[in-house]
Amino acid sequence: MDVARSQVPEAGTPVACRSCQAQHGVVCGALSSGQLRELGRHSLRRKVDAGSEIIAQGSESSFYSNITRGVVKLCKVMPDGRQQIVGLQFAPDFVGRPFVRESTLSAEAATDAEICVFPRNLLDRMISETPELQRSLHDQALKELDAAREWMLTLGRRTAEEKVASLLYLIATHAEPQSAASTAFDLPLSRAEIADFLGLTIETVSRQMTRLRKSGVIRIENVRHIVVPDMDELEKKISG
Amino acid sequence: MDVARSQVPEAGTPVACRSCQAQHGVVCGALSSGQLRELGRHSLRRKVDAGSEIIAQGSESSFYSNITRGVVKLCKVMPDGRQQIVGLQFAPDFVGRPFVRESTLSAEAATDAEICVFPRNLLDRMISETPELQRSLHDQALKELDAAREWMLTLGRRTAEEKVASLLYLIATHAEPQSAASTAFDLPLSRAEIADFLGLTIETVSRQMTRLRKSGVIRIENVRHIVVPDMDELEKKISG
DNA sequence: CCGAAACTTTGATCTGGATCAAATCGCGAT
DNA sequence: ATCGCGATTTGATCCAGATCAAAGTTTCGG
Repeated sequence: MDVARSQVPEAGTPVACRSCQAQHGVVCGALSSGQLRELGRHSLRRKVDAGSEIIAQGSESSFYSNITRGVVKLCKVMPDGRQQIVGLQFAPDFVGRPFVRESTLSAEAATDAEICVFPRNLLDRMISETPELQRSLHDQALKELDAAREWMLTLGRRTAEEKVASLLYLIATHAEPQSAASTAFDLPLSRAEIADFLGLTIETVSRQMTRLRKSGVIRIENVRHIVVPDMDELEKKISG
Repeated sequence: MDVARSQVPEAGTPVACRSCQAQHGVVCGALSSGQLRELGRHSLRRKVDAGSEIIAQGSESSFYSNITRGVVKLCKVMPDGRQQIVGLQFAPDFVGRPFVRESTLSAEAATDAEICVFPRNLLDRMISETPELQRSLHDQALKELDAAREWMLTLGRRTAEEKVASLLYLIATHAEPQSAASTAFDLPLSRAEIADFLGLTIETVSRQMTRLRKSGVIRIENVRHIVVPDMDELEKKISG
C-alpha cells in the first residue's frame, strides 16, 4: 500500500500519552510522570486500516509505536514473493526494533487498528536514561523470542491440522474475548494470511478448517468468526 | 544423558572471570572490574561433552553460563518425541533466560564445549544494578529474536535444498574459520540434528547434501567436514 | 586388528500437502 | 435487488519429501 506515506505518520491527533496510559503497558508503565508528559507531547494517535503497512521491510524507520487496538502482523518476504508471517502483535504490544535503524521485517495492520506513534530519538534517549523502561522492553523481547521459538516447533514439526489448531488456539488466547468464555472470536487474518503464518497453502488451511468443523472441534459461524465449544478438544488437536 | 547431575555443575575449576574476559563479550564486557572480580569468585569453568545437557526443558535452573568454546543447541521436544532445534549458540554467547525460573527449552552441547557457569541470583542482582549489562543482554535477546524469525522463514517457506544450503551458510558464517577463506568448516551437528533443525528427515538431509555435492557447490571431505569452493554459489542456493 | 553398534547413504515406495481447476460465497457498488 | 470481483471452499491430480528397507561407513572397545 502507500508505503512511503505511512513511513511518516502525518495524520493523527496529538494526545497526552497519559490518556492512553492504561493501554501502554510496555512503554508507559515504566516512565515517570514527567517523562510521560514529554512523550505525550511528541506522540500521535493514529488509526491504520487493515492491510496498510506501518514499517516496511528493509526501510529505516524513525518512529516506534504502541498498539492500542487491533492486531499487527510481522512479515518477511523473499525476493520471489514467498512470504512468512513471523509474529502477531496485540494491544498493548510495542512495535519497533530498538537500537537498530533498518528493519528486517515489515509490520502491517492485520485488522483496523489504532497505534500511538512516537519518535525514535526520544524513546531511545529515554531507554538509556530509564533502566525500568529498558527492562520492560527487554521483557517484551524475551516474550517475543519465546513465541518465535514456540512457532518454530509448529512450523518444523507439526502437521497441517496441528498447525491450524495451534493458530486458532493462539488467537482464542490473545483476542479480546467476545463471549464470556472467550471461546468465540473473530479471526484477525484471512485464509491467505493464515497460510503465510503456518507455512501452508490457502487450500490446505481451508481443508483443515472444515476438517476441524466436521469433527466438531470448532463451529464456523462465518468465515471470520469461530466458536470453540470445548477448548480442551482444540488443545488436544495440537499435541504438545 | 545425566540430566540431574548436570543441573548443578559440581565439577570445574574456580576461575577469575577476568581470565576469560576476552571471550565473555555479552556479560563481562559490561561489568566493572569490581563486579568482574565478584562474578569471578562465584564462577566455574566447566567442560561439557558433546551431547550432554546443560539445562533441561521444563526444569528450574539456578545458573547461567557463557559459552567459551564449542556450540550449544537449544531444543524443544514434544511429548511424542518430535523434536525441533530452535537455536544454535556459539562462543561467546550467553545461555540462560533472565528473569524466568523455568526453561521452556533444553540447552545441550552439540560439540565438546567449555562454559563459564555462574549463579543466577548473583547475575540477576548485577543486571538490576548495571544498565550496561541489561542493555548487553537485551541486545543478545534481540539478536536471537532476529535469528529465530529468519529461521521461521526458512522452516515455513524454503525447500529442502534451500534449507540445507541455509544451514551450511549459517555454520560457515559462525564457525571459527579453519582455512583463511573460512570456506572449510566442521559441522557441529549430526545428520539427525540437522534434520531436527530444518524440520526434515535424516534421509532428506543426506540426499540434499549429496545433491549439493554433485552440483559442485560443496565438497564433503568427511561426514563432518565440508568445503565450499565458492561461497557465492552456496548463497545462490538459498534464494533470499 | 577385529567386530559390533551407531551413523550415513542410497534405493523403492507411499502420502500429506501442493498445485491446478472449478464451483460457491460474500460483499460493496450500481 | 443485482452485478461483479475477490475470497473461500471443494475436487482432481501431482510431487517433494516422508517412510520403509537395505547397504555402506565410521567409531570405538576389547
